[in-house]
Amino acid sequence: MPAANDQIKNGSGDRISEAEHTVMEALWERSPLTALEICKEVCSRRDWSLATVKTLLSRLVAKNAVATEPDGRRFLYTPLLEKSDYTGAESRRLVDRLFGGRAAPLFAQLAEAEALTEADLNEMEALLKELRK
Amino acid sequence: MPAANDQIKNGSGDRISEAEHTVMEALWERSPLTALEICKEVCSRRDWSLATVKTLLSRLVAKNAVATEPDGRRFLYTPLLEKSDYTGAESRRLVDRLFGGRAAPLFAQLAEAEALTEADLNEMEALLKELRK
DNA sequence: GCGTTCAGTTTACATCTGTAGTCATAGCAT
DNA sequence: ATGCTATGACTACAGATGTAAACTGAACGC
Repeated sequence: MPAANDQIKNGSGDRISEAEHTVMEALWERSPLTALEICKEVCSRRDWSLATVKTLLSRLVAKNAVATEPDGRRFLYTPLLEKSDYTGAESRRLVDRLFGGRAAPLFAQLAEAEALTEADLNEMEALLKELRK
Repeated sequence: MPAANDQIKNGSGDRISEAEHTVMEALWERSPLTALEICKEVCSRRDWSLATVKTLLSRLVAKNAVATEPDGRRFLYTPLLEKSDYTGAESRRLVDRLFGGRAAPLFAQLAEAEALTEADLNEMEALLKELRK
């Protein structure tokens, strides 16, 4: 195989931490945004200062998870990492780590913890039917 | 309410880290075990030294996740935190954090990532039927 | 009894994370 | 032109985590 693909998978090198994920959520919701705008979205909810958001943004840029585009003196931030890629990878990690890669036990677990709503059941039923087509 | 219950929930105070979880797995598999026995189980798989296992065990004891019982000069370790409690809490955390507490999108995600085996589908179908009884 | 050895305890240390303050600088207003 | 101000970059720092070596005390062999 060519050596070219020891590039880290899917464009994002490192893992996104929990705090960083909060920032990503804001950007997935709407983008591009400035640091201040992001702060407006998340600072109160998480009780953060603007400085914190700035730090998290730098780290996300370093991790190649968001792109910057200059806009006058400031930056506009856009997500590079896609939400579904992130949630997919995280979900998978959990299933692998806790349930040996099997999804059914996870489902059982959530059922036991009463974490499944009626709506969940309906949607999952539909999904199952769909997958079985 | 009496002040007695500001004891941290469910007996386990702090979170269990990923490395610590590996040790817990060994103990959930079979217990009680000595540190050396645990190392036999996990050291090669994770490329750890015995010292590392010892450290993780101390931390788990500090976190009240495992109990020690003296056995001559050494200790026998037994899990205090139950596996289902751990997997339940972790699963829930993920669902809350990534999918706003809804389980259905998680399964959609796993389906999309082709992380659902035929067996998973069967089991989940059965479970759904059961929950719907 | 006395040293060797084994096993838990202490200490170590680099990295990651959460959280934020300080610095420098480029525009903007006057 | 010049100082104010907004904004990214750099610095800080405590706590968690991963990983492990050094220390210490007790049990076991002889």
